[in-house]
Amino acid sequence: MFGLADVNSFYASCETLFRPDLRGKPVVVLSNNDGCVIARSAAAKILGIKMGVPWFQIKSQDFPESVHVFSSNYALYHSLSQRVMASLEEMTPRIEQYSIDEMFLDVTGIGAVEEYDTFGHRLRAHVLSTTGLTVGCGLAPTKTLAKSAQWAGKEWKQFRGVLALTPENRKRTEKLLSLQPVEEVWGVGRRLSKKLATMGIKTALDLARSNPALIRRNFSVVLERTVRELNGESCILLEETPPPKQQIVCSRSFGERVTTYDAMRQAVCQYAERAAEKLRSERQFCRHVAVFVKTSPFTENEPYYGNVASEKLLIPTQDTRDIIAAAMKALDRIWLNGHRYAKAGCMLNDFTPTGVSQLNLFDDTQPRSNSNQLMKVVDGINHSGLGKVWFAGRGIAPDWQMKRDLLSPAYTTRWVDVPSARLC
DNA sequence: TCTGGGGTCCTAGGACCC
DNA sequence: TCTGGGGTCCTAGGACCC
Repeated sequence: MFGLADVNSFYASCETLFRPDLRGKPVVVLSNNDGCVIARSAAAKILGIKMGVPWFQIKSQDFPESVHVFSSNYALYHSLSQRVMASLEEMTPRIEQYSIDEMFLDVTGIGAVEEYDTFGHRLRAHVLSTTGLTVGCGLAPTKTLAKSAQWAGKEWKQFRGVLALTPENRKRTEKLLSLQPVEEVWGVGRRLSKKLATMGIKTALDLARSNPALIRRNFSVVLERTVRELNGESCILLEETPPPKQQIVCSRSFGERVTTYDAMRQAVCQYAERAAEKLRSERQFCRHVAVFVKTSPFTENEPYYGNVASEKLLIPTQDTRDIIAAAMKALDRIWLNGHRYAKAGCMLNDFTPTGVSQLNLFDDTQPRSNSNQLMKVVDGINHSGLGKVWFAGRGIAPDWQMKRDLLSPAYTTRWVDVPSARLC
């Protein structure tokens, strides 16, 4: 049996946690650069604010109640996510963090002791009392069904956020699936649901009852697994330790359009540096560095330009200097004057766990000496909390830096921002 | 003026090998 | 008329997730 715990309106709830004055009020959180709405409190949903709308399109709208808006504060969300994880772990030791606000739990055997629904409510109460955040919980014999249960728990108020589907009560499962539109099933997106609709498959139950072989022929093995999971056959296991990453991406939209080569070099340098840092924290080396640049796809009267170039490295590296150098070489191959660039990024691929390579035993190019020590020193300073060092190519406080005008304090990760309580 | 960021997996097709 | 069979590796593109 799997459990799925999901924090309600996670980012918006984080913003109200240390602001009791905002409880029950419309709160929205914006994407990086204060671009789109990516989280809404219940009250904001009632006002009709849709997920993903660009904020500039609705910010001057006349809402019946004032809307409280925040820039994304990932330091805060990440730290609260870890608190929720720790809280869940106290009740179910085997957990998989699936995303910043969702955790899969192994609840096998709980049913022998108490009803799964009862357990779900206890879990919810525990997380609320230890973190101040409310989770929804779905319990079922497969991950896909746990997702459906969680969806239903949110959809129908009478469940109070908790719903369990057991193999013994297949009737209840089928009832739920017959009410769930197929596009709400985990793993079925817009494209697939459109194609499924042409085959007469409209609900989760329709999908569960379709022939797995036919689904595999017409779609892929991925959707076949979904069909099996909906029928209670577990195909997707709990992954307690995340598998090593296969790709690292660092990319940002610019706060202001970038039009000069120098500014773009600074931006790409910064992204390469950040990507290298992530690579080292994964204890990996990479052999492939790619850079992309693009103009805004939304502006009319301006030709769109987007391009990507990559460099293969002879020796696997995790040294920021190698990665910046490769990124700069790649950038030079795709840079075009005369565009107003909106975004750029750096991607690392083709990882190995070590830097040495048999192939290059007789090669002239040898790894940099003391690379390891230097990177250790750099990372050590940057993690110390005492200060930062960086490569000069990144520049200092450039114009194109991401906009976050509505950022809340780092309540849980910076001493001066820790909220204080006053006795009256 | 203004529209996020970071991932995974699968498939098809081409290059190349024997 | 008629042009093998079997395999690997790589890449691009498409789908999905949060």
